[in-house]
Amino acid sequence: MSPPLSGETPRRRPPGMTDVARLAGVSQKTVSRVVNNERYVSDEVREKVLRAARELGFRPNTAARALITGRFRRIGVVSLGTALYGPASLQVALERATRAAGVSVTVANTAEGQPGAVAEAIEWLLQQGVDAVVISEPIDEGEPVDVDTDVPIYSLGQGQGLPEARNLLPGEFNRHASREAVEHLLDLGHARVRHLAGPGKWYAARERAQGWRDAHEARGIEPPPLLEGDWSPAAGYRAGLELLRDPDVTAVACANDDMAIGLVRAFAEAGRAVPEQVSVTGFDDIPAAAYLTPPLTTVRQQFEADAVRALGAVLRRLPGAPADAPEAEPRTDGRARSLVVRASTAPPPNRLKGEPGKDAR
Amino acid sequence: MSPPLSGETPRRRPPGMTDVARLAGVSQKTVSRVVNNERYVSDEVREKVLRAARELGFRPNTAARALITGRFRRIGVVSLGTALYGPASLQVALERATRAAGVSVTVANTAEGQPGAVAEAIEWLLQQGVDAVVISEPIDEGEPVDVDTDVPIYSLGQGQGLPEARNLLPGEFNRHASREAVEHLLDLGHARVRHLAGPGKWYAARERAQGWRDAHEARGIEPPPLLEGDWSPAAGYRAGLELLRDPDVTAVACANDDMAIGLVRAFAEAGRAVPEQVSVTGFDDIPAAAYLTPPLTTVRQQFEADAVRALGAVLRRLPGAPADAPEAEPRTDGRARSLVVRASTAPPPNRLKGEPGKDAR
DNA sequence: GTTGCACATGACAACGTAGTCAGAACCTGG
DNA sequence: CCAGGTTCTGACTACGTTGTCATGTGCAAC
Repeated sequence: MSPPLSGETPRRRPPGMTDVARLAGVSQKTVSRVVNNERYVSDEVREKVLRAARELGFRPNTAARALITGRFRRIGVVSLGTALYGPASLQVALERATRAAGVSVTVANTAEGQPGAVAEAIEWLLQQGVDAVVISEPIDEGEPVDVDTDVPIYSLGQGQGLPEARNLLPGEFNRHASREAVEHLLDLGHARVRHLAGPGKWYAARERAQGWRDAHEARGIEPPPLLEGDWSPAAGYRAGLELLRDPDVTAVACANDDMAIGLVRAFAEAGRAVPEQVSVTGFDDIPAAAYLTPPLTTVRQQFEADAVRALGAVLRRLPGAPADAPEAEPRTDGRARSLVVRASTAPPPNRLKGEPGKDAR
Repeated sequence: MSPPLSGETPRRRPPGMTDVARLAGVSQKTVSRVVNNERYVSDEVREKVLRAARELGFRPNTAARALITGRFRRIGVVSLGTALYGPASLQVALERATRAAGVSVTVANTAEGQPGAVAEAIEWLLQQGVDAVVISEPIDEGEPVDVDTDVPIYSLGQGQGLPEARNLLPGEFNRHASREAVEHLLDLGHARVRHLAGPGKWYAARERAQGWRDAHEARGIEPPPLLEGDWSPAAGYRAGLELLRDPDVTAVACANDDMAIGLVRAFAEAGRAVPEQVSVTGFDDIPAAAYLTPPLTTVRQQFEADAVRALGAVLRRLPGAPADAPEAEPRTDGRARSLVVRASTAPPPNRLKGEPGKDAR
């Protein structure tokens, strides 16, 4: 059969287990058993039921099932409603991992910048009926998320005022990877590295900024002033204009690739060549990063792996878990190397020949 | 109250209308009326009920509601599971427009490249219970989508074997905008324009290719051979290498910005300057487009507006529409100008001075 | 004072499924 | 042969809500 003739058809009642049961000559309960793959159904009956179900185009009614079981086999994902590469990748990865487990995903984007937008999005999801909520890009709205519900709320990163156990991803990755990028620059011989951070309310932005501080402090260097942008290329461009006024800047670590793009552009327009005069790093490794002019040194993220690992924890707790399940999952160390060195970084201009710092490690 | 102590709590039964009714001293049916904003409830009772509901933290059970009404107030969106800027933007816009109407969105990403993946995703959504399905990026899998259901299936673009009425967006936009970009190049004096298309199975890619052909044919020019990529910068780079072997190439129109980035890179590495020796256009106007080297001439898409308009049609038909509702909605002409001219396009190298073609129109 | 209608509320059934329990059919071992 | 289990099946009910219908109340028109 194909789609119906018109959009406004009365839409007849879809077949239910009762219809299948009648056709197969068994009880509704038996159909239920077959559909749910329960034990104690003879192969013969199972076959008969499946045939009947196929013939009628039967699809179990999830509403009825959810009503009686009290569980929806659906999770809610709160996303920030941007088409940013990182969040978008994460969301796709989340859906994949989830569907594989027979769980569906309902998304809710937060209204940008609105205070309480996250709580609002969570409330919306709870009203839709979900077994768990995952906050995809945790941000700090000032007050902790506080919703009256028994539905577990998780966060893909630190913060949100949730108990630590609800943090599905180690914050260390951002911090450590960011530090690694900065150390790469310091190793090249740069005296200090400027940092163009993401919005301060994003925990991911804070962690990357902290990694940048770590790198300096580990060498006893006072970190220079921090710049902040909103992840956009435009913000990177503005930050670039700002930095151009300081002739001493030789290296900038950006909190994402998009801002790095804008920043590089500002330098290019001003005739400050990258990487000859100024080195720039990004974060994310967007697909275009390798093809920019110059190709961008950046940090690769592992969204797919992160999502799978994170969701493992969520899904395991859905069905009414064994309570003594192995709480401590592998949690990959978060310190895996992931810096991708390309052509946007080089030794600073004044140290001309030789490769100082290369042996500094 | 805050989240519960532990993830594995027994999760007590959430309050229902019966509980609210008991507390408010009315019947359960009256609670239902208040919750659904029905007429014929005295202000006094309404107040009492709302207070009780608030006190108990009552949230209506959508499963029970869906069970009896047969409608879920939820739509399914089939997405291609890429973090591409276009699709990601569309998805965000869809969710926004939908939530504003009190309808939630469940996403299903197709398994890349698998035949029948779209039908599979639709089937999954139908099993979850949705009132309509929207295919976000229509592609041609060879055989038309054919699912046995009364749930309406729409497509954000031509194709998919669905009846024309199910096409929510005019294909003209892609075709016309692409033509416009090519005409811009021809007007600059380029003799012919190469085209780096998206995958042939994407209808959007076909439409953009057609627009490119249109532009040539309108001037009686035989369009040169078509190149095809997979939307990725890497594909653009490979196409660039290919084109480098032809010294006569002076202009390339790419079907999206990412491929344009890769292509520009290939030319840059080979010393063929953009735009001095070769002009390049993109499509989408990703945020980074204005900050690339050189800034990219491209076509701006209006995802938000498209999504709102498209969903208007879907949502209007959900509740059991008036049947004689104004079927013909504005359908903005799809020919709105949207070319954003930046620095990646210029007259061809051999015609040095003067600006030929500028008056060709 | 009765009729009629708008307003306000509640009792009851129904939606399609899964849980509970009972019972039938069939074994196995004594 | 029966006791006691395992396998298989169905009748009945509950889940939390909305739809239907009945009932009651107040007020205006006759």
